[in-house]
Amino acid sequence: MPYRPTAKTQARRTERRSALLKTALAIVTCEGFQALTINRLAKEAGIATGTIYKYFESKAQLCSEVFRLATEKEVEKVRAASFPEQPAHCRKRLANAVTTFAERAILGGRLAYALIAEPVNPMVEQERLTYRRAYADIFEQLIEEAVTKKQFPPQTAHVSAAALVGILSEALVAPLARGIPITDHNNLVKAIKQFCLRAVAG
Amino acid sequence: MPYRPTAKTQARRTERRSALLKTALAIVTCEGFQALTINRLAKEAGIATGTIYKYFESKAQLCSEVFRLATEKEVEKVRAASFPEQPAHCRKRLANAVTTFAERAILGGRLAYALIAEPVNPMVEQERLTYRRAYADIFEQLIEEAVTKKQFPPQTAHVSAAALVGILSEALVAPLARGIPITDHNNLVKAIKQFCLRAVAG
DNA sequence: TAAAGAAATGAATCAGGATTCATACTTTCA
DNA sequence: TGAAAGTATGAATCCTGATTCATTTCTTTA
Repeated sequence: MPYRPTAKTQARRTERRSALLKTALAIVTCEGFQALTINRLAKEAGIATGTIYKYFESKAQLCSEVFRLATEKEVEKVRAASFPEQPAHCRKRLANAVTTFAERAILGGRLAYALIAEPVNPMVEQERLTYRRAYADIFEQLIEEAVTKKQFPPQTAHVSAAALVGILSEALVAPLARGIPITDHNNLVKAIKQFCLRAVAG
Repeated sequence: MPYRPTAKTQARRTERRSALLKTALAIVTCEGFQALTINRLAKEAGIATGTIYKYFESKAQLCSEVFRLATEKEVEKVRAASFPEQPAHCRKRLANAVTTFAERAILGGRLAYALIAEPVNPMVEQERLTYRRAYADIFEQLIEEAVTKKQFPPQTAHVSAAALVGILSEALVAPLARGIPITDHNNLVKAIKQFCLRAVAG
């Protein structure tokens, strides 16, 4: 009974899968989810259309994974800024978290737009929800801690957290969506930071 | 040379067009843009598929008009709250504007979600951009006035305005998008209002 | 090397809607 | 009333991509 998958083939399989994800992410980074089709991905990866389906259940699943791949690192950075090793005043931590998000989004450019605002099909939208939720959870935890410590004024933490996500999305991406390039990064980030601090930390 | 359209037929035409819009809006209100198809609209309106195209260039145009129809009144209400007949302190005006938006969105329910957050095709997304922009413009004008009058602290008005739009969208619609019905209207609106006032009016 | 299971191939198929168009019906007015 | 022009019909067509699957190509092991 010859041939069963071996470590070597398994490895190749795994590798190819992540190569596919990387290629897909590259497409999304340059041209958004709208440009990510199975045919295009296959062509760019140099394999046949049908082969994609050996690696991914469906396009929906592929998109979700691409979204997560693009997102995980970002969320981690914001979490790290919000809950640093070194103890710090909550106000400072919030400022860092917001700045981290904003600066990375601006550097990300087209990708940030794809993740935050590009019109996408429902399955990707679902993933986006999860992503926003991840940020909101971080902010909520931070705000609750700060309110308990009397560092922030009393407020409804989950509303404030959602609001912060909204602020960041809209203030950063509205210009991108309108095709206005962000020219003055520093001032924009500063304005957003100040707004968030006033809103949450009083 | 018999028959040219007459006032009567013109009137019927106009009437039927707006009836179509109303029917389309009803569909969107109940089930979102995703449910608005030409076939369905035709069936509900009791006319043939092709006839729709006698009244609307394309589905894109139809959607845009539906969006506008749903939106115009809302924007007007917020504008009226922001710039009332009776002079009022800017803080109060902002509070009213925000409350107006929030309460109407909550009452709107499914429609609010469709207008603010439902995944839609690019043409509707374009209209949505215009809609957000309309709110942002109102807020921006109000904030600028308030800053000039020293009623609000100095800030970058257009960033604050975009941020307000973001807050309202996310704080109101994030729960809806997750399918969580909003149970405690009053507290939610209050929390949002307080957040906005802290953020903008200090 | 041969047999057998795994993987890859890519043209064909499917799906969901928008859009078209040849045909039939209405309205106007001489 | 009948010819001319406008309007409505809805089945057929088109479009865009995702998804399938019969066939071919690899890999492995006896």
